[in-house]
Amino acid sequence: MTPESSTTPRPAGQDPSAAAARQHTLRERNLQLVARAVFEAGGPLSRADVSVVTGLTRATVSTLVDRLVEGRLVAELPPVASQRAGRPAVPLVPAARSVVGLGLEVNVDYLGARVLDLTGDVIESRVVAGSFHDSDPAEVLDTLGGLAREIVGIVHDGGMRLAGARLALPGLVDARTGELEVAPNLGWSSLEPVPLLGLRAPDGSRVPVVVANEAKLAALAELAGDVPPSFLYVSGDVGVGAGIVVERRLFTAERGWNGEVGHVVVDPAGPRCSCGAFGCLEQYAGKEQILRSAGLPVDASLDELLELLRSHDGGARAAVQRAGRALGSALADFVNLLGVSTVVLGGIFTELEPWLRAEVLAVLGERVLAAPFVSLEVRAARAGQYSALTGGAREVLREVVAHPAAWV
Amino acid sequence: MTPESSTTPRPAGQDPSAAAARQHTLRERNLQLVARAVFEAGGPLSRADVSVVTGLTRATVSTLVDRLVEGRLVAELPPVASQRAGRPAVPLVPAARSVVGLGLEVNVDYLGARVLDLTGDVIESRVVAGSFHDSDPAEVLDTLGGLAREIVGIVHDGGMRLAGARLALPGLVDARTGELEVAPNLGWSSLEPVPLLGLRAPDGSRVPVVVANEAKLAALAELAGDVPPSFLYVSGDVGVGAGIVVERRLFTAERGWNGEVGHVVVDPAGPRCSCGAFGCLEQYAGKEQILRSAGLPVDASLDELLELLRSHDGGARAAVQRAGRALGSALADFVNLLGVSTVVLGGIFTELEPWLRAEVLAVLGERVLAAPFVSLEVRAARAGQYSALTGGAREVLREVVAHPAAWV
DNA sequence: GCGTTTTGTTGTATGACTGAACTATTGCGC
DNA sequence: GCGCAATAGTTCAGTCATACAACAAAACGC
Repeated sequence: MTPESSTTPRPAGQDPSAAAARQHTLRERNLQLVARAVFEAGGPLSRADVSVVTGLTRATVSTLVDRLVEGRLVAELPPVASQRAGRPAVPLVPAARSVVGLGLEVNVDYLGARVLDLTGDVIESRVVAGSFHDSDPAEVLDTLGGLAREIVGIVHDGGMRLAGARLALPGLVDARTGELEVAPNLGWSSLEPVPLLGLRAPDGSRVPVVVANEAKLAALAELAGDVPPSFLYVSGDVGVGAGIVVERRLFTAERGWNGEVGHVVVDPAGPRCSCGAFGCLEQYAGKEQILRSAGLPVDASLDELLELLRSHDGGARAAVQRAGRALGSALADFVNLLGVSTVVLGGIFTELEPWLRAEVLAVLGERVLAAPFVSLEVRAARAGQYSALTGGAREVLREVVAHPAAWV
Repeated sequence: MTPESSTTPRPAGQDPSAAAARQHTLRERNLQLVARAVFEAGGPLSRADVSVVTGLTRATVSTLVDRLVEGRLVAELPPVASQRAGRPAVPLVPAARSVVGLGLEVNVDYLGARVLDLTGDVIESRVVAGSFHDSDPAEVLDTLGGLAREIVGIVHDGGMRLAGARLALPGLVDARTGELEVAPNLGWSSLEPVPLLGLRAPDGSRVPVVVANEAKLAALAELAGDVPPSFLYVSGDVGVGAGIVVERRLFTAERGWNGEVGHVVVDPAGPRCSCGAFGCLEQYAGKEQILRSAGLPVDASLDELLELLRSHDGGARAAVQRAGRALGSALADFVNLLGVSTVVLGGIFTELEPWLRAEVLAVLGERVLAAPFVSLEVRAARAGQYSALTGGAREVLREVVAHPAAWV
């Protein structure tokens, strides 16, 4: 109620939903609507189908679809006889090999780059194994940048247009500035990774790269399959990370510093953690701890552990059950707080799922307040290996579909 | 990719964001934009101010404002000389005593009803003390319904229009059906509270009542004051509840069964909880446990505890510090998961804040991964007593402002 | 008292959607 | 084989909400 506030109105700006709607806003929104109808459908749709799905008239849909076809976001297939009376429909599908998204990742033991097109097909994929614990960011990111330039060149020569890229990192990333605050397992801190990539399109144009946490992008990769709209994704590796997906969107508050679940209290009387506290989740469900509990060296591979589990090794099974109980305890807290009913196990938890699931579910059943009223689901991730690459590329393409006006 | 999916398109429907945009959608959206500009401003705005804030032209703003004034959502104040050259502006403010929202609440030791208008003023408020532990829902809700009818009659006679109501309950509420699954401290379970209220407007029209969790509505009440757009609200009473506010909106996933934080694991070797598990947060920071630890009877009042604290009673201080450490441990997990940097203490924690805050902050500083990069804030709630009533009424009015087209 | 400044209003133009009529292309019955 | 029914897609006038520009209103100040 200060006099100043009435004399110095500030433009909205910060809130994206607070923008004046004009005629062209209408057009953009309906373009998005039509694009989403085509992209989220299980199969080819005709213009008439799109009209029914969106509620727009066939006339409007026609002009919008024509724009999308012209911009090569949507492709027309040859008309096919429908067994019914009437003029055959022109099937509309996402355009293949037209607009593509790039997923990039630096993780502890590999680098990767992957390109997806709007149909979800993998156009190019490169993964280089290595050991990047306590590595030099400039050097590693330059290597990744080279990898990226290489496959960007290929897709460019193929006549495809690169919409942008996502760089997945195993650490705390500021979603607004793109700065990496800290990545303990890489030994990196306080740096801006994007300039170090040195990524430019072959035609010299800038490639927009957005940095994000690895577990969160992996969570988004699950959306490609049959998954509920809201779920909690928990990824196990040396550390434990999480992504919260609500209505098919990543949950983000403030700077996006969320999903850091590795240091949840499981038992304050438990073993000391590298973070200084006692009994953190990582001390039970982190990769190194599971291996150690199973009687394996900390640098053993996951396959060695799986081998023991399959051969009914008591120590290995006990180690994974211990991890499962700890994970269940942490997940119960999160399910109570968030109210999601599905938990997807990623990272090493994916392959450990057969031996983890029962323990996790048992603890959830005991500790989740809403358990009597909802069926809790715990399942393995289905996006395959290097899912952060897939998730990153998908996220780029999701934005293309959400804002098709920029491409027509 | 089944043939069926292409021959049987289903209308969108479920996703509210997936509705075809037409001309009147534009109008509704811009009406909302203008309404929000007026309602969220710190003081009176002129039509020209609104034009600057929204980005709409003065011409458009004029017609939109005229609609809002005609619908009595916005009021024009007499023009006032601005000390500057030029025609004096007509100040626009939220209309007083025009459209109102009703907040209702059943809690363990009181019933309440409160009416707010668009300016945020309390028009009517009634609170009846009582003891509703293991009470009869039909009887209690009928009493509350009577209270509500009474003050609804008053506002109706005053020429005000009731937009709707929110009923706050201390339990697990299904946000979609409005069913109360369980409210342990009332001894209620599996019931539909709204019909039992028997609430009708004096003119016979139906009053839309939405049921919600008490802590969540209390969290929304904080938005009336100076609070960051995203925060975690934790309310202490017999149980401990929470509300997650992100960008000034309540976070909700699936059925809204979230914020159940009372049974977070603080120490698996801790005391047994009524829920069957060990070392739940409630066993440290629940009202009865704090009182008991402080050497008071479990039915003692909060004032007695505050008395002891103020007189530097060692036992009471130790009890609250113990609660603070447990609360800090649980909150650290949540802050890590959610990435919010502000925690607001509600319920009995509000008045205990001076003795809790240091412990909570200390534990947060130790256990929150992002702590070095962000300033964590822990503060007492500022919405005053019976804040769920205020929050509920506010929420009704927020929807009016978000959809002003229905009122003009 | 008149120019300057700011507010608010009144036209006309533009763009995007609707609705209805129209064309295109098929299957089916006679 | 031909006409009718059915479905897909297009064309065109009508409507509506906004932008843009010119204008009217009401203050200040020298």
